[in-house]
Amino acid sequence: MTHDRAPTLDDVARAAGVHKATASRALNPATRDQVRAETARRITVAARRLGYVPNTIARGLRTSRTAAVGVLIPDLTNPLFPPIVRGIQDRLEQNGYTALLVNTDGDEARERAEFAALRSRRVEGFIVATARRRHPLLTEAVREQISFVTVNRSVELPGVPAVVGDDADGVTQAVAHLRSLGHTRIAHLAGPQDLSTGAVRLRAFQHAAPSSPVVECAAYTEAAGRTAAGHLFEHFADTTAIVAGNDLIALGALAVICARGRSCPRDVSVVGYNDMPFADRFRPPLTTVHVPHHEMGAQGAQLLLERLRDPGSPARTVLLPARLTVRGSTAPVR
Amino acid sequence: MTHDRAPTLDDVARAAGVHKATASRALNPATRDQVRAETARRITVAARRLGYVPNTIARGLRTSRTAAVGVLIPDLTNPLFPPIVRGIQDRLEQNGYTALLVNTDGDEARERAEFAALRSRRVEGFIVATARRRHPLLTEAVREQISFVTVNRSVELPGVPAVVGDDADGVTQAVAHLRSLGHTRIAHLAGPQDLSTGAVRLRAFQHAAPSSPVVECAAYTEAAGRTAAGHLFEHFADTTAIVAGNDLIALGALAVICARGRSCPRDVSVVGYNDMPFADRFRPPLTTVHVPHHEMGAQGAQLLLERLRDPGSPARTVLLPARLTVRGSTAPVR
DNA sequence: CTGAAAGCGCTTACAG
DNA sequence: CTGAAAGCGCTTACAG
Repeated sequence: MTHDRAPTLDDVARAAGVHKATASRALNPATRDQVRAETARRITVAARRLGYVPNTIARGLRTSRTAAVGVLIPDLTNPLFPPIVRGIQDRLEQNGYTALLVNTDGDEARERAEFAALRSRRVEGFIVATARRRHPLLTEAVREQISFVTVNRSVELPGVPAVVGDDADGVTQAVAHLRSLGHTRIAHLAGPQDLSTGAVRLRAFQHAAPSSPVVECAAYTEAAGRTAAGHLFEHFADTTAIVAGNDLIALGALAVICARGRSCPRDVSVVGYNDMPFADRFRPPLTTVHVPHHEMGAQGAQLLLERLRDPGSPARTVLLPARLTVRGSTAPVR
Repeated sequence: MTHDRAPTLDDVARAAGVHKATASRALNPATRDQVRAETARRITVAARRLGYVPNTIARGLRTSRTAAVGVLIPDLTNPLFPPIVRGIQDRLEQNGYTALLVNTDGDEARERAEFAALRSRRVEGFIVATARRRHPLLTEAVREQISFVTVNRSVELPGVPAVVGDDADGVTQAVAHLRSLGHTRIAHLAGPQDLSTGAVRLRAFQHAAPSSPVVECAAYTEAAGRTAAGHLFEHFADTTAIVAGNDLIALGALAVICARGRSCPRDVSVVGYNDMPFADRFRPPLTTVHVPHHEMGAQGAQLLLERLRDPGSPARTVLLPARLTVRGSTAPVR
């Protein structure tokens, strides 16, 4: 990166008139007290003067501790993930760790390739936001004793730490809210059932509103929400309220309601899920279940860090509270 | 990460009955033809059987090529940056590189610390989305011949490659659009003037609408936009159109317009800048200048990659086209 | 308290 | 075409 080779520990040692082993000890806070204070000071000064930057790569090779973890997400441009990633980064950084972030776009082959690339960079563990309920790659990872935790979604595998939102409670709150507004014809636009969030939210909906219409969306996207909402209104035209699998699906539903010449919340109320950024600025402002995404990321990082420190510790699952946030997309039934 | 030590090149070599140097050559596509085809095959099979994953760290130490670059952004949860980062990641990945992403939160000390940490991880160069017009850290980086490019914003330093939007043209389009709607009392809520985007957009505005009101915002945030819009209406209550420094500032202006009992676009038209995700779903849907952020990131990565390949190549600046996107927040003057 | 030596897992000029 | 050796920049048990 620079023309004249970056200074090494040996350069510093020579400048301070000591052996590089001593320089190493002086510069590492954990071993600094093994060297005479005056010597240590001389070394520190020399290091600063030369602009010495320790080579983390070399240290990692020697100690096999890279202070890096891999983070798998579906797609950074999905508004759900930036706050989660930020939470991960913040907590990791507090502990001197770095995140290596990759997008899988929901593509299994791509995920495998990225996973291998991250392993070749010797990350110490993984934070996985791409978990599916059945997940061959993660099954193998467990078998190979690779440290990882999942966030937002969980995998149906014992012994995997996870941080998830209390989706069952969130959906229950959403249904109760709609009921309190007088709605009785409530439908669910369910998320993909191969994801834990999709399955848990659907089950909670069925429990809260037995024998109500359900249409499954192919993905957590606006387009999928639009398709599903189309089907819903074809078969259940008298629906007055929708619990959407997430905010993007809700956006799709909103578009369909509008396209059919009806209005939200006057004719149909809609509740989203996640409280994505700027959901309060939408037209109409979206009533939705808030999930603490930054906290989710931070706790996920915390769990992994604990795992790395003590691989034998029991796998914890952290359930984060969901909170219904009432805005303009829900109103009393007419 | 696993209990039984991960297999090394030496393990593979032994399994295949060759020297590790030969195994190295066989497994590296660039040197594979230096070894007899049959031998190479045997080695490949052994590698796969053992589940060998090359140690990028060790390779990096030996070759001093880490295939990693540092990416500096203000804050990942600012909706401007995910598409830029995604563009960077995508292009980098195509070239076998990885991005190490850090947030600075606009804090200079933090930026310095992160920069040093990234250097200690021996990134080969930097993609900087945090550039200020005067930027001591970047000035030093130039002096130390560190490879870097800026994206979105530029630094007033010669020889630094940059990818920026055509902000002057974007603002010119915005003003022309408002003029065509009959507006004559047009104001600018300018971005921070220590950033190139803030300065360029302001200059273009002053050129397009000489002696029109301008209020500078302290930051590219909704809160700053609210404050600035408050000042604007205090002094220029008859303003009928606003060109906002960016979409977040526009959102602040919208809130103030509403709070003053007036309505957008009926009483005041507002044009944003950036076309942030979901700007079309806002109330009202935001007329704004679209900037190709994914492309911006991709080109930034491309520029850096070229720089790394040929450090002597001249510093290019790429100007990406801006395109006014008319939606619901602008209307004919009453 | 400090030094000398070994070694982390690779790659690559140098021999043969 | 393959092997033996050196070395990338560190850390750390082992001596002294």
